[in-house]
Amino acid sequence: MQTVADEVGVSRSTVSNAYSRPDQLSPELREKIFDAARRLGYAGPDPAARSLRKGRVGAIGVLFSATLSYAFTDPYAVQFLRGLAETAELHDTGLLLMPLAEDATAAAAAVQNAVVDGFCVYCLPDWHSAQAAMRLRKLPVVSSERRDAGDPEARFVAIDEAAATLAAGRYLAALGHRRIALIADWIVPERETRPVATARPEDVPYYVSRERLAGYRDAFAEVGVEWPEIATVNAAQNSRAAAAQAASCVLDRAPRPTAILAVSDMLALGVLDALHTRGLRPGRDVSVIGFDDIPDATTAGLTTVRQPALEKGRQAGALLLNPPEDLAQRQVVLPTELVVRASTGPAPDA
Amino acid sequence: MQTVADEVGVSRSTVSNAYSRPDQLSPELREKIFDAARRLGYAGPDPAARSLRKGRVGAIGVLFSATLSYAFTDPYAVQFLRGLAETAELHDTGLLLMPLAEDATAAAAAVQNAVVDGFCVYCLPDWHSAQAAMRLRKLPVVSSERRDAGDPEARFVAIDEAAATLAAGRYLAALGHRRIALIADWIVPERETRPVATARPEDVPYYVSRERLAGYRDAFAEVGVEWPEIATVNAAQNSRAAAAQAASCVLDRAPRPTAILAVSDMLALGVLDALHTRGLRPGRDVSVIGFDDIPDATTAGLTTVRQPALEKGRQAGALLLNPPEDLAQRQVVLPTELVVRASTGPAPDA
DNA sequence: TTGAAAGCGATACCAT
DNA sequence: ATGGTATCGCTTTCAA
Repeated sequence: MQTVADEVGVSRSTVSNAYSRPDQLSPELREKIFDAARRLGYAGPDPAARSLRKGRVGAIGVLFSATLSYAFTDPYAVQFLRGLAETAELHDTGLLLMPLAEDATAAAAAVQNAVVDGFCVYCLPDWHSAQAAMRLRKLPVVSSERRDAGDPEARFVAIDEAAATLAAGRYLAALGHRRIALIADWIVPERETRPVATARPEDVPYYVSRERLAGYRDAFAEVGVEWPEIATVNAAQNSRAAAAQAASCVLDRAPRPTAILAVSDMLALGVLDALHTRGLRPGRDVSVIGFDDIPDATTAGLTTVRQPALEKGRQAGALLLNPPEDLAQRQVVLPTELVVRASTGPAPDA
Repeated sequence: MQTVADEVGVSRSTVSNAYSRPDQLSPELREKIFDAARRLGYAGPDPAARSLRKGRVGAIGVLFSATLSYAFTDPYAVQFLRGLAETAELHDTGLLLMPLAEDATAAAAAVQNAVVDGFCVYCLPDWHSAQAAMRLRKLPVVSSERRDAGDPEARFVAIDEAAATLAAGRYLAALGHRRIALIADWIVPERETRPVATARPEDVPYYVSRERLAGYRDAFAEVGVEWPEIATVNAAQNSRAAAAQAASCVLDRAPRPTAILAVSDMLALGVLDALHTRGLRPGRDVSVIGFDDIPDATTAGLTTVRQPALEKGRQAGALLLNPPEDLAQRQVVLPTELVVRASTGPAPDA
């Protein structure tokens, strides 16, 4: 096969330089090489070969536990990804989306074979086989959860989940709410919508739900409402429909809770749907609180905990692509804020 | 450095086989090799090296002209990607998201350096520098638009855009509508929301808008409404807000159009917003029609053209990862359907 | 400014 | 069932 180097009568190094280090050769020669390349249909250095040689791929793997469509259905996720993409673009890096199959072996294989420079873990349950597979790769990993904080090498950009719901819970407790229901996804690993009375927060396998539930537990414990008195319902997934169904489990039996607390706005909106169906008034008959502060929360008048999704994504990207020397600075905790709207109010029986 | 092969006392080929062709060696030896690997912290074959050797990367590049967040804000896009991801997963392939920068050079470079087995083009204007860069790579490309239909090698999964809006336009014409306004993004390359009176459909640089506008032009020409009589407004982007602003351009001057036709549901919803603001009744005072049939269209009672987004994505993936032998079968045109809801009705002055 | 040669880390093919 | 060897296509170092 006729190579560009042969055609021009130079060495392969020189052709390589023409593409990657223009300052290393004369402009005329460079042009001559490009000419020949065009003639021969050579498109420039092969990215795979270049990756092997340079040890850099130009892509980071984004791990999802869910299907793509769930991931992108949640505006919070979209904002996070957008921030990540912004930073990635600055570093000439693409995002390799890796929706992980249910099949643990397949998921681990996907992680093992991913052609990436690092991983961004987002919404991945602790028990997932991909977690272990990632560690093996010895690539940098950044998490959007406060994970392995004990490990000084761990990188994350997180929020203080438990503190956020502690504050939200105290606010509700102060309003007099004592009959409480919590709705979360992955309280149990099964994807079923049903009450899961026995679980303690510590038993919840999914970090985010675990922490947020713990915050609520602590808040209500302060006013004498113990954990077993609080109804907990597992949502099959982080969707409005699942949450509406979950809400049914507690709304359709007496005594009805005076407040329903969801670990995400998507879930909280579903709770509002369930109230609406029953002619119940949010903030009057039943208070509802969410988490994230997605745009629809404003429209719906949903009280919620705001977290900086976009900024989380941006900083996650930076932690991966341009990590600070100081290890401590690789563990970022961003602030949250309780945003009170119309969906919460004094407990009706207070 | 101590290699796994050395440690076990076998050749590199055998180690390779242990990972990639388990049937080629005894289970005991395989276990011994994995043991040694674990001890030495070897994570298995390096994906970059393997890609180079095998000539397969296990990823396809998804090209966007827009930012990630716009792409994922549109439910139509999300469905398409979901279908693509479904097929990709079946073939152990990831999706490399490539939001292309405005900067033409950077975009071309991104395409040149992407470590992928093929490209899926989605929502990329014809003039974009990435188009040419892709051709150079000589990788398979699938488009979600009926592109280069003359080229027998071209692969696409599309709909007949013009036929779809021709049908929709005829439906409106039959309802008596004669004063028409069209709203589309990229009627002109500039991202500005403003009337663009002079453009003929043929001049529109973005394929999708061009075709859809042409279909509407033909429909109304049939009832004697010529193109110059039809108001066309460019939307800065495919968003509700931009469309609401675009609608203002035609709603706030007399005589008001009796029908506003948008090339996407996102835009059409924005038009409904604008009507709502002015106390105008959709389907009575002003008829509105969209395109895509996203879920919100149902809720909003929006008349629209349904296209099979999920299926488009699925088949696009198949065309890339498992192409049929027969070239003709690589050019798929899926059906569309006019879905009539409450946002359209007889022209008020008819 | 240019060239020669040594890998990057794996796999395919052919022997044994 | 296992090993030897060539090779994938490039970049890098060092020498000319």
